[in-house]
Amino acid sequence: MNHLIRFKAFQQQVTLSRREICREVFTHHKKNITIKREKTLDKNLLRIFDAALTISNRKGFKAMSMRDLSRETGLSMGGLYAYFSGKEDLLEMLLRTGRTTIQRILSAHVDPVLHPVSKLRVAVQTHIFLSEVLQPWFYFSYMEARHLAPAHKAEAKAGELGTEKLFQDILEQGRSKGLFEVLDSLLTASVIKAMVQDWYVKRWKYAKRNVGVDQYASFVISCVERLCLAQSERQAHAELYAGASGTMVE
Amino acid sequence: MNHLIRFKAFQQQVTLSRREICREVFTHHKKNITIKREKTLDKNLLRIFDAALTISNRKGFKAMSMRDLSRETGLSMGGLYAYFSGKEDLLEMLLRTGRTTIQRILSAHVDPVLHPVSKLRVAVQTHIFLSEVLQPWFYFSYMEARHLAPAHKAEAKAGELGTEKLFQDILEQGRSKGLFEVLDSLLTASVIKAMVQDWYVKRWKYAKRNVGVDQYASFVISCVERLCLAQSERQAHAELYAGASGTMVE
DNA sequence: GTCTATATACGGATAGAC
DNA sequence: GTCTATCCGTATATAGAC
Repeated sequence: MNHLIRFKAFQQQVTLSRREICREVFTHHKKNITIKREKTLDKNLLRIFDAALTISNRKGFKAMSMRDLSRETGLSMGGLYAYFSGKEDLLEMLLRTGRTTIQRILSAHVDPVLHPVSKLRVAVQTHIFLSEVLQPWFYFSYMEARHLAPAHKAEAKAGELGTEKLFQDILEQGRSKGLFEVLDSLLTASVIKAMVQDWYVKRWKYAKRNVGVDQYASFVISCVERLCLAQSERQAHAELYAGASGTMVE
Repeated sequence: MNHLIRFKAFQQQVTLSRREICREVFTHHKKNITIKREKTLDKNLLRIFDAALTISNRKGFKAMSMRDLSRETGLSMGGLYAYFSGKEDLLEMLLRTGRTTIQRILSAHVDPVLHPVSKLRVAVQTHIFLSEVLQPWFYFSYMEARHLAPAHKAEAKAGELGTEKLFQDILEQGRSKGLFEVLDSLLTASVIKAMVQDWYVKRWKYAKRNVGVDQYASFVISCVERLCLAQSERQAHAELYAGASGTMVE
């Protein structure tokens, strides 16, 4: 059984969850939010997020002024402070929201898959596809997490190590069943993560080269399998990535 | 013949080149530098670089104020402007200097090696070792290049693509000789670069885990060879990385 | 709930003394 | 060549009108 799907199909499953994002924000930041009506809150919060990510990903969060944000959202400077208590609070809000959303969707896709070989593929593919759907969030998190206050930075690092642990666990599970051959599951998980991250960090590069997300995902999967699969398994799966550099069967 | 060395030996070869760095800066930025005496220039320029990298890598270049820089260097605010015309000029200076220095040293180590298999290993190892010696420069370049003005950003991107081309050329050279088996040399070069970069971008992670630079370099080399080497070559080299997760023969 | 106007601080850059 | 003192723009945040 092959759990891999194409990006288009994946996209249709996850784009809807924006409402859920707002609920998540509210539970963690209600003390700094003075807006009462839920409908107003949701609408403007999403505008603020969109605008903040757009501007920050262009010029950096620190360089984004409240005037920029006011102009881009259509809200006044004073009005913005009804949604967060200050820039630092906004930064934390954006990073926490991104982190929890990503983890939630990732788990939802990966957890149900049981066989280590499939699970590894699904984890890699879902991570890449998700980073495509939520590209601004991923890029922002990657670039701005280091500017958090120490306490919140620790949470961000824990999240980072968490997704790495996800890969590591799959590798060890597969190794114990004789499916994988890895020297060091922790370092292997690290390089898998590095390959996966390159997609959203260096997006300009792949755009320039006309490398699409389906192609990149299947390429990384082929690399990962070449790195991890035991000899016997590699031959069994060989035909799946042998010639197909651009496509992956559904 | 094995061209790989340990990090300690590598370090002794390259730490000296700080003077050369200053000469490089001067040729590109003399129009903005009012200092005449070479000795004063060199001494203070290096102080400024050290300080700017330290502060920026902690809080970001944008967040570093001239007052911060003044305090850290011991120079006055006014005095600083004898070495560069403004913050933007300083940013450009730091990035250009890092880029050219890195390329110079990388070429010096990689170019003399002719056999593709050795060349690939040396390229990977040198890149990782160099990023260890010049860690603040690499990290700064990685994080701040996006804040350059468009014209200079193009140069930075070109540099990035240049080192990737270095890997790609080695791969194609080796492929044409039947030493490597790679589906897509460009994408393979990309993921190699991603693995190499993880060392200096996520340094905190490896420090926490007590993974040293020799260990990381040899691990990445083993991954790269597993990804690239043709079946025949892989068996020939198997003993070099089979059990040794931490060391690489000199 | 959202706006305009403003308080207050901090930023980069420079003028002019030594 | 380097320092001190200062200019002036822009930043965040808030007070109070509507």
